[in-house]
Amino acid sequence: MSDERLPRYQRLRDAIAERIAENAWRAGEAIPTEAELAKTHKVAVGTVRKAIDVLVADGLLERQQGRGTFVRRPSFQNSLFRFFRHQGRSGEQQIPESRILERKSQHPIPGHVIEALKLPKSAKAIRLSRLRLFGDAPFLLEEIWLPHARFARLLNASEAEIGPLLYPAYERLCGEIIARAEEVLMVDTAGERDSRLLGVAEQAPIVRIERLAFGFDNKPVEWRRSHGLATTFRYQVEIR
Amino acid sequence: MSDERLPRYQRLRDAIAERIAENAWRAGEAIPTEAELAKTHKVAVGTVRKAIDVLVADGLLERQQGRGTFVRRPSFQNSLFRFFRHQGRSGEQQIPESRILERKSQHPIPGHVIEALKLPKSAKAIRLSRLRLFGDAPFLLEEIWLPHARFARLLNASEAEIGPLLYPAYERLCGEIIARAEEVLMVDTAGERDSRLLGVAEQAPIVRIERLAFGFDNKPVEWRRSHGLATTFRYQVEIR
DNA sequence: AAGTGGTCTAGACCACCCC
DNA sequence: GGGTGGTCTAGACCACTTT
Repeated sequence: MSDERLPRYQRLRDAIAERIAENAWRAGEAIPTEAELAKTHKVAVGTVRKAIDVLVADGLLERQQGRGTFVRRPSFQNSLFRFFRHQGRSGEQQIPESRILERKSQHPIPGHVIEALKLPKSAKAIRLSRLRLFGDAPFLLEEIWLPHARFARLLNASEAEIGPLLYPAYERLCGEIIARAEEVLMVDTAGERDSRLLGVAEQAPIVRIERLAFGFDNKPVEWRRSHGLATTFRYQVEIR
Repeated sequence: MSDERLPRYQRLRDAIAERIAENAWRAGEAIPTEAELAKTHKVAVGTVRKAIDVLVADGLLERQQGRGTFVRRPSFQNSLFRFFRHQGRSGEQQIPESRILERKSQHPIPGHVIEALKLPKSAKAIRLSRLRLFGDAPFLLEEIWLPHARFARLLNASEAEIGPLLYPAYERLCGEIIARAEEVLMVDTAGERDSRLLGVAEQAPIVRIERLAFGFDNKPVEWRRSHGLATTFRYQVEIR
């Protein structure tokens, strides 16, 4: 598959990345040891280390001395989930309740979704609409789009099967793992629907978050637009 | 100087970084060859390469096959500009104008700044206040705190010397390089000062961004609070 | 004690740059 | 052709985790 003229460690890096992309080595699990990889690929251990170095830098793998090298499970608890002030000032995070308002296959699909997910124009897509609450207090209204082909089983699952977090449900029900995401944040004003469901005045400031999530194969998998209560909004990132 | 128990490549990395910091090897110039460094430091070439690998990843050095390894000339575009996350409408990032409103040494320092920068209570700090504009349109008001000891030269430099971007100025004038940052975003309402300088109504929604920036030694170096115009605000992140 | 990744060595040959 | 960094090898020993 890989170009014969490339350095061995790059070909090995591609080979490992491919195994991860096709889910042969699953997130959270250890990949073969460096010695094994060296043997099966007929290279020196130093070359294996160099290949793994690159994948660690890219965030696909994680080393643990004495234990092994693991496929990194992107922790969205940490990064995507620290939005709101409700949860304690430091580490502890409670998962908010989730109420699915709509869930159906839809066609045609809005142009910006087709574009973001790189779908053919004729494709079908699933549209989810979801409200998230702490106790009785709604704080986030989400509109989620998924390619029908890969997520069909989501339409038949019960709301209990899906649970309060979607990404684990994608993995459990559809075998799709989210590896990374890009988000854009902006401030907007509440429309009629926002006002009604989030319980704020129309024209009140809200936060709009648009997210495009990717799989390990680097293809877009989910597009999401969330409207959040501005008053309790808090977003935390690390920049490198 | 360096801890005897640390791995050799780390001690070597520190030694090289020190030569650069004290300007013994100047920006744009080549450092000694890998073979020479191996000889003078009595280590194998592989160990030298590993030390240099780290410094290249950190952005202090740059390799050029067949020519040598060079001290990186501080580059506006790549290194520090990535922290600027507020995009113009178009999506491309142009450098906004910068107008420094205040610049002085201050004591005492607010508690949250002392805490964030981990300063002793008796320490002095520099406080900068800055307005950023596109053309004549202000969009961001910043309050910046720096440890006096390491940034004293910033007080005497002319505004032209500092230029439109602070992080390159830190590097140029004070030898301090910013490696990463943590940011927290929230929505707030404009106070009197925000209203006057940003040209919005009082109580209008604004975005508040608090940033703590770290050096390569992983110690906090700068604390910054920015107030941004909510209407044109856009914040883009990649999450892994 | 056995197995894993982390450090380090000493050498080989290759690809590229410059004289 | 001589010097530079880039790739690769084969082995040694260390630090850490698990059994």
